[in-house]
Amino acid sequence: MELSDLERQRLEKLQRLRDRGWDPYPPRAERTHTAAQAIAAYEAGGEGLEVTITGRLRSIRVMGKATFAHVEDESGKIQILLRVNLLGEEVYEAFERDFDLGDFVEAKGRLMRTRTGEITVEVTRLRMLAKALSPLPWGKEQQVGDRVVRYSALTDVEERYRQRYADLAVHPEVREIFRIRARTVAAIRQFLDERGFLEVETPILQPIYGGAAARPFVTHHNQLNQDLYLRISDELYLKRLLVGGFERVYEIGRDFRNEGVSFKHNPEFTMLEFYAAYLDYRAVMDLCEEMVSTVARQVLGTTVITYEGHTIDLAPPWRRLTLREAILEASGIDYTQYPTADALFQALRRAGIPAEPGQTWGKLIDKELLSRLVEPNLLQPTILYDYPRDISPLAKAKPDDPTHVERFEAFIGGMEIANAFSELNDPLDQEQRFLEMRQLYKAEDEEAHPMDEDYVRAMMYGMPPNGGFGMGIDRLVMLFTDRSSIREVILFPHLRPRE
RNA sequence: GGGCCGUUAGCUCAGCCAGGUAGAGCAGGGGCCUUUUAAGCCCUUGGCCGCAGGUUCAAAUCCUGCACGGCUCACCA
Repeated sequence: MELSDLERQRLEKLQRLRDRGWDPYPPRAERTHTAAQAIAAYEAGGEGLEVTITGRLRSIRVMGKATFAHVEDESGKIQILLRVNLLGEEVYEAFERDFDLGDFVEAKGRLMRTRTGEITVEVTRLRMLAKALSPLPWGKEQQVGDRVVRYSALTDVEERYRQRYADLAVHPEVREIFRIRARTVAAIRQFLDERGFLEVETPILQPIYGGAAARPFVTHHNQLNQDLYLRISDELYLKRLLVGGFERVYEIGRDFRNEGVSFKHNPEFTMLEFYAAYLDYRAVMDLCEEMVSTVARQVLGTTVITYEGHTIDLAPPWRRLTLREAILEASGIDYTQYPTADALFQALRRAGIPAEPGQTWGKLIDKELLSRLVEPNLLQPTILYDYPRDISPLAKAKPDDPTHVERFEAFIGGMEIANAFSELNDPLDQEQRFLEMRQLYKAEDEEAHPMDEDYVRAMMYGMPPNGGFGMGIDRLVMLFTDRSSIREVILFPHLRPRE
C-alpha cells in the first residue's frame, strides 16, 4: 500500500507509542458512559463523578501544560481536559506527540465544568484504543449561533461514495440518513405486522424473471449448469403464497434491474411488496396512504416534509384521479379518444409532443405522457388510477372497460413511489396476457414478461382475489431525508472501479 | 450512449481566458503557552497539476484522445 507523508508520520507515532510500552490496538475498552450519558449525568448532579468515555479524537487544543480536546462517539461529543499534573509528564507528552485527530481513545476522569461552562472530563487516565493511520478528511467546525459550520470537510461526491466509511465518519448528518432509513424500514414492518401480514423471504436467484418490465442481471450456477436471473421483482413468488393459503404476505428486499442509473434509479434497490387476499386496489389505496403517513409520523414525528424546497403533507386523504384525467389536465389530450397506437401517436405529434414511433398504445401513454408530462409535477401525494391494460400484464381488467385495469401508482415529490393493482387471478386470462406480451414486444426485447408456466400452474389451483402493492423504499427515504439523489440514501452505491 | 462541466498538497480551493521556477487556508512537523473550543503567536515540510500523446525554445495553462465523476438528455412502468 502506498502511504502518504501524513500516513508515514502517523506510522512513526505508532512505533513510538509501542516503544513507550503502549498497546495502540488493545482488545478491550472500559467505557462507563457515552458522551451523551456523561453530560446527562453531570446535569443530574454528577459534578465530580468519575466516568470513562471512549471515542474518536475530534479536536485538540494544546495550551502548553494543559490540553483541551473533544472526543466523539455515536451519541455526540464531550470535551476532555488533559493536565500534566494529573496525567504525569510521560503520558502527557505521549499524548502531545503521538495522538492525532481520528484516533480512538479512552479517557477516565471526573466530570467538571470549565470556566466557559462546558461540561468536561478532567482526565486522570488515558489510553489509546485504536490508532488511526490515515487522517480523516474532516474540516474544522465552528459553532455559529445554533448552527455548526464546517470548513473544508470532504465534499467530493465521488470520494464520499468510494470511501463511504470516511464520509460517515466525518459527517454526522450522513449517519443520520441511515438511521432514518433503518427506522423507516422498522416502522413499515411494524405497520404490516400489526395488520396480520406475514413477512416472508422468496428467491433472489430466479430461473425466470418477472413481475416488472426491466432487463435482468444474469448469473450462473456452476454445479447445476443453469443460468439464473437476479430478481427484478418478488411479485410472482409472493402471489404463489396466496395460493398456498397465506392471506397476507410481504417482503422487503433487494431487487436488481440492469438499466440506466439516474437520480432515482440504482441497479439494486430496496422494494417493499405486499399482497392481501380479499382487498382490491381501492382498499390498497387506503392502506398506502395510511402506511406512508403513519410511518412518517413514527420516523419523523410529522407528516409534513420538505423536499427540494417544497412543503409536502403526507397526511391522508391524497388527491386521487384517473390516469386519463391527469393526462388530460397536463396535456389536453384525452387518450381514450385515440384507441390505437397509431391514432395516439398522430395526436401527440399534432400536439407537438415528441414521441418515439413504434411503441404500443400503453407505452405511449405511460412513457410520453405520464412520465414526461404528468409525473414531474406531482409534488403533493397523488394517486393515479386505472391504467392501460397492455402495460399491466399482471393486473385485473376493469369489469366495465376491458382496455383498462384496476391499477394505481402513487407519486410524491415528482417521483413514482408505489405501484399497485387488483391482482389478476384468472389463470387462463393470465396465460393469455403472457402470450400477448410475446406479440407486443420484439423477440429480443428482454423487458417483455417471459411466460412463467409454473406461475400459471399455481394459479390453476385457485388464487383468492387480492390486492398487491410495491413501494420503492429508497425513494421514500429520499423524501424523508430531503435528498435529491438515490445514491445519498444507499450506503455503498455502485461505481466503476478506478484504474 | 449524447451534450455540458469537473479532476491541482491529506481536505477545501486559487492559478488556466492572455504559456515563462506551482500558491492559500485547514490538516501535518518544530517552538512558546495550565481554561481552550476554527485557540493564539513564530517558524516550517508537503505536489507524476487525473492519464497518454501533440503544438511550442518553454505546457497546470493551448490542442487531441482516454479514464473517472457530476449534472442533463436518452434509456428505465
